[in-house]
Amino acid sequence: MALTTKGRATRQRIIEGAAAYLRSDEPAGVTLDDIRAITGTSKSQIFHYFPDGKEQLFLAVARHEADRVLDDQQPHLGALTSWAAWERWRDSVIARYRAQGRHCPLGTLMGQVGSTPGAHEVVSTLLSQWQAHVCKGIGAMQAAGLVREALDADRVAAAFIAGIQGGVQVLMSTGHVGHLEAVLDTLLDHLRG
Amino acid sequence: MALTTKGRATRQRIIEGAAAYLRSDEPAGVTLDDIRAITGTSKSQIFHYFPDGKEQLFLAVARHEADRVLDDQQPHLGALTSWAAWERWRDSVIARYRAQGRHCPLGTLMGQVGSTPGAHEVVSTLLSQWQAHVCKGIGAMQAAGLVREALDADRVAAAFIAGIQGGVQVLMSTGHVGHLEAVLDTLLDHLRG
DNA sequence: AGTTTTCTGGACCGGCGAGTCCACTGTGGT
DNA sequence: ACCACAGTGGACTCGCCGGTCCAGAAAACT
Repeated sequence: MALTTKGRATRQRIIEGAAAYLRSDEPAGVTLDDIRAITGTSKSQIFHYFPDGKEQLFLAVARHEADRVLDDQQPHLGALTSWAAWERWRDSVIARYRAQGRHCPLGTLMGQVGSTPGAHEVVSTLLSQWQAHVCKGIGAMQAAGLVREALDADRVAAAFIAGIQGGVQVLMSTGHVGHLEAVLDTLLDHLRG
Repeated sequence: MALTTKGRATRQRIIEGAAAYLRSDEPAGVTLDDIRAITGTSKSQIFHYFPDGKEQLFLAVARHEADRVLDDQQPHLGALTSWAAWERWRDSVIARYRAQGRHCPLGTLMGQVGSTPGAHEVVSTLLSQWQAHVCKGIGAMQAAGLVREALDADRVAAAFIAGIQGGVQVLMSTGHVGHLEAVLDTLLDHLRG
């Protein structure tokens, strides 16, 4: 499929419009017609740019949102080299999800695309990148003598990832950020030893 | 609605059949017709016993499954009074979710019923009961002098709940239990101080 | 037995939503 | 100017699925 300048713009407009829609207004089920209306396009355009239909489009949106997740934690996530930096990161994570509230764009997307290989790939990629950043941060703290060497950096990084995921999930179910704060603070305490 | 003995049996058969179906074979979308086929009932029976339709039925199944979640952790969860008991509990949680694999009955249900008040109530109830058990266990350990008093029991219990949720979520996305093990072990380490 | 209420089967309806099709319009190259 | 192909609009198809309806079987009650 050869895209012209105009074509690329339209394709991008569809993805970003869909993403914005999900962020603002999470409906349980998102239909192609919703996206069509929001982005001011027609059915044929959607299938023109995403020949494989719904799944392909949703995966594109999911990848777009996955990038946002990590971007929103920068620059903190990329430089976890002091306790202050960890605190700032903690705050940015909580702020991000507090703002997002009960809407979870990625969650909705995954709910719709379900358990296709593509969906797993998007999630796995996101989580492993995320974990790698945290792990690197722990390593940096150990190198600086701020965290004890005995700690298994990768294991604790995995715990952070799981904790954040769970905290966010509880936030979406109950509307409270308490669990997310609790798990982050507890794990930070553990790092401090 | 007055139910006869036969009626109660049928109603129960529908709930348990649906639950078993979800446990064994998680399809992305569960339809009333699936349940009808699985349980050997007819459309009219479903609406006879669940006049409000899909949502009411799914919530009933969800409550049924939520009970199972806590039951499956017993008797360990109810008596977290020694390190050995905590280890057994840890193992039972991991075993349960390892066996469940990528299928999450509750997750599927919640995905379908979406964000109705009833769905939130089921999840909130489950999580708060779960957390209360863990919190009580931490309290018992503190009373026995096995865990330092300075620890905020409720906060750490919240961290456990969030961690388990996240670990299970990662398990469902990637198929690996590593994150669940990591977060449980890390938090247990933290308890040990 | 007779009557009332519950239980069951299954045909039917109506809407929704993914995906198709075709005619038409732009746009970029030669 | 022309032409080939990308871009666009929107009507249409078709299957799925939640929900309705009614007629008949089976209990329960008196």
